Amino acid sequence: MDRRQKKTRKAIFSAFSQLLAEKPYSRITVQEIIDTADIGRTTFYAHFETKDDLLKALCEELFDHILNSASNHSEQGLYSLQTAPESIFCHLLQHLKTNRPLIELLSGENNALFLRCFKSGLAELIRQRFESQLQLTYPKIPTDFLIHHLSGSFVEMVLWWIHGGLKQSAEELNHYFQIICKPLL
Amino acid sequence: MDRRQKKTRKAIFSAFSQLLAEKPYSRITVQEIIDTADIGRTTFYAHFETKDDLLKALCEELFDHILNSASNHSEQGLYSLQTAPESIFCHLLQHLKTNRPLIELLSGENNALFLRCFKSGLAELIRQRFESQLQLTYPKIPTDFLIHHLSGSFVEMVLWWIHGGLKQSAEELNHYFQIICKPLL
DNA sequence: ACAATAAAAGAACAGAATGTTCATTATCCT
DNA sequence: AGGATAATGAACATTCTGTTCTTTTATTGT
Repeated sequence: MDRRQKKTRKAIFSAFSQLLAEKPYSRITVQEIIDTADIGRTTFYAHFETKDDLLKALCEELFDHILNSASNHSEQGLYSLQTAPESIFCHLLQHLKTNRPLIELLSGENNALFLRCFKSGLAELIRQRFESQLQLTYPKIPTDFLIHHLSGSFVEMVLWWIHGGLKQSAEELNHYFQIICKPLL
Repeated sequence: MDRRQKKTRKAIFSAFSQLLAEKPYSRITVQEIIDTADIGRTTFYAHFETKDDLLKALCEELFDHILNSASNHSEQGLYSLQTAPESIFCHLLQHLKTNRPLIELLSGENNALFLRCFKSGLAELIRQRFESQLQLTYPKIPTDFLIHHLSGSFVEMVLWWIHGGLKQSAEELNHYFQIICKPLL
């Protein structure tokens, strides 16, 4: 990728993140992004078709990073998946807690797209790790549903955590999650 | 309230719902709502300040109805709260299944505001019914968190249900929910 | 039934955002 | 160094927004 492209792309992402921290997504205009990033109008449209397109790209970058990190972690110790603080979930929570930009975006007014990304990425992770286990424990319930429930519950818990001001430690929150999911995992 | 006002308000809601079924909220313009509702531009702005304002009003109307219905139902039989199909949750699911417009809105691209309404309304309902019970079962976990978890899980389940094409019966889904929440309720 | 009241309609407006085109300039890569 | 590629800036037609003002229509109380 051309150095200029990388530079522009970075400037756009940076401007967009900055604006997202200030106001809800719906109130941000392409014009503002252009002005903040200090690039030409044409340049923006050369990189992204629409504002939604940009948001999607940002989503993917952020969650790819954090979820891949969790995924790699879990492969290192297969036997510690379910015990705090080594569980994959606890690791995820710790990562999240130190990722300010991500927290900001998740707590923002217009976090719908982020949540979708987060949930679907997490669901994939859970499917890879726990599918067979879930199938055995509850043969009569669609595994699909259980995975959806777990990823949904986790993300909802994170939202509750963030809205409360991240008062609990990652370990404590992980403990809550263990209790909630006790019959499943 | 003036008969004309009621008529206009209804026309706006109707047009808006219709458009929401066709395209995501973000792609709907006030202009389109005006055209579809066949009202004057000024009239729209006399009723609602912005598009967001309208969405909020629609939300409240829809969920007030379904949640109040569930709330009343549960008061009739205090002993049947946890057993299918008389549980309050099952009743909610049955109501939902027959409410096409609501289903459409919940399954739409831009359902964030609806979900917020649904979740907060449901959380309130759960708090009223189960708060003390939850507190006794898990004294060490914030009740607030458990309520959030339950309402979140329920709504997520409904979303999964809808996206799958409402293939399961309300009773079946309620059964899933019981299993998921077994340790809590 | 008839004013007084209140709402809807319609036209017209300024301001702003969108998405595109095109010629020009700057930067990169080999 | 030179061809390729990206960024720029200006201009443009369209569309949407939110507001103002005047005219028309419907409702309510007496």
